[in-house]
Amino acid sequence: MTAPRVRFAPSPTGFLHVGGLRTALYNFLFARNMKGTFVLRIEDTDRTRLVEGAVENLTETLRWAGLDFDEGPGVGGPYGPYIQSERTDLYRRYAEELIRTGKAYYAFDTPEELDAMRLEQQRMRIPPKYDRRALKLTPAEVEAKLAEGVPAVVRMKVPESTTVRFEDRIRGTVEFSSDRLDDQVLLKSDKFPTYHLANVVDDHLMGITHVIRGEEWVSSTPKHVLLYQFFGWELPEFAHLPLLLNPDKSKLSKRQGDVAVEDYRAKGILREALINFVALLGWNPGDERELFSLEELTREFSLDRVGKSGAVFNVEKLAWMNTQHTRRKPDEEILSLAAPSMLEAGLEEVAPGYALNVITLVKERMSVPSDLATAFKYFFTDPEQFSEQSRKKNWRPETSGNIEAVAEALRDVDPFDEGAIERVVRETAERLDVGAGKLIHPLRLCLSGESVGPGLFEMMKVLGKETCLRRINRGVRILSEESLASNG
RNA sequence: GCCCCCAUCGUCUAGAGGCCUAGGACACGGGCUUUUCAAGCCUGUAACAGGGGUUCAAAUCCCCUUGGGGGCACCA
Repeated sequence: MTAPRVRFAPSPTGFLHVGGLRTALYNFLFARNMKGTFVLRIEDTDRTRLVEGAVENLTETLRWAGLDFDEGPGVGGPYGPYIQSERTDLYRRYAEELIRTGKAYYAFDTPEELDAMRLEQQRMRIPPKYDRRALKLTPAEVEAKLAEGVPAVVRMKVPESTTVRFEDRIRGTVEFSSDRLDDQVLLKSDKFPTYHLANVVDDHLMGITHVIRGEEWVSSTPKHVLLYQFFGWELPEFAHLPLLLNPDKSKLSKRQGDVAVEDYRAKGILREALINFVALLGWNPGDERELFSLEELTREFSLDRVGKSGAVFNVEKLAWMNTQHTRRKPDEEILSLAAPSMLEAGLEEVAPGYALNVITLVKERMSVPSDLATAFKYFFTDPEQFSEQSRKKNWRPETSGNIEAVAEALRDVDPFDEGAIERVVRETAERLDVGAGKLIHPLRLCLSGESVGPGLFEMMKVLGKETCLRRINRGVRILSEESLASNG
């Protein structure tokens, strides 16, 4: 068998939908796994919905996700151009061919006339379908209207009472009665093709062997099959992927959460996590593994293991996966991923070596790289606020004195490592005849402003003696004042 | 309304007639560990939509019902 050629054919709406990402991913994985070719084609035949910069945004997002395409806008290829608006005469030629061979016809109905027709059909309770009134026109009348420049569309002439059948790689044999099919418009009055024509023509011309796309296309596939037959072209294999769903099980859409890849990207979701997560929405390896790199997915992927039913896009599991992938990353990479949020948080002058020490310490409790600049900001700047809850719980009138005693003892610790720090803190507790917790919690509060965090002694080591002593001093001053104030 | 598709824990899913007392993961509950919170480890709750067949045997095959979804544009 020759190497397959597949394509991802989005229309440039301005952003990449996560459903589109999964479609692109499956196409990509299929192609890479089979040593085939992955093509990107832009379906921008609706001139009323043009979005500035959409193509750039799309390719950039795909690149971010790691889904490199072999042919497409920007990279070129032997079947270009890969943007449909640049191929319009092609579609016109094929539309004309269908007219010549009697597989399609001109129609001159105005939108108002079509609306009226549908209203009438609705009233009569019959399925909405073009009534072929244009077919009553004589060839001379058609010629005349064309010559006059009356706006015309080209409609496909669906044969009556035949069964249209196709094999779907995922769903098996799918059948439709042609009587159910409408005489679909192929060429609009602005001379641009509709999706159906452009898609079929391009898939054929570009040598696409497998059409892997969303389930929402199943019901228009018979029209496509008919077009292939009209042209006498070989049918590609179809694989219609199950839909991605909202929590309420409707087709994944905006309004019920984020659907744009860039939204998740902006939240600090790693490409690895998004890809991994979305890959498992409809596909699984057949065993119990869940964490995959793109390379591993490429090795394992098969259309045979794609399911049939829709999958809810479960943000919680995505978050878990992001935590997993974050932890698996080298510290250096986490640092560079966190860099933008560090800047945003005003942390410009951080020594990389120090930041790396922090990452090593807190990596296990990070879920996104940007946590470094938010949840763990206190490693880089003295705490701005102190947890009120912890202060109430752990700060007693005698605490100030105790903590000052610890600070005093800490002054001589050298080297300032966790073992030594712990020893000194515990000795001090014993000497003061208080439980270690009576010192540990207030210390944490002084040092980080928080009640929770990594182990105190490791944390102190990373912060360094000087910073610790400074923060303790400052903390005691602020916290005892606040306690005084709030106690009366 | 018409056409098509789908149906296992709340969610993602394993399961291709006996390995199923239905497995894993997320989430949730409990426990261990611990200076705290996470993590980790142990553990608990939780599903074959319903009804008929076929078969010695059905979550798995067939039919019906129900439920959910998708599509019915000069949008893709």
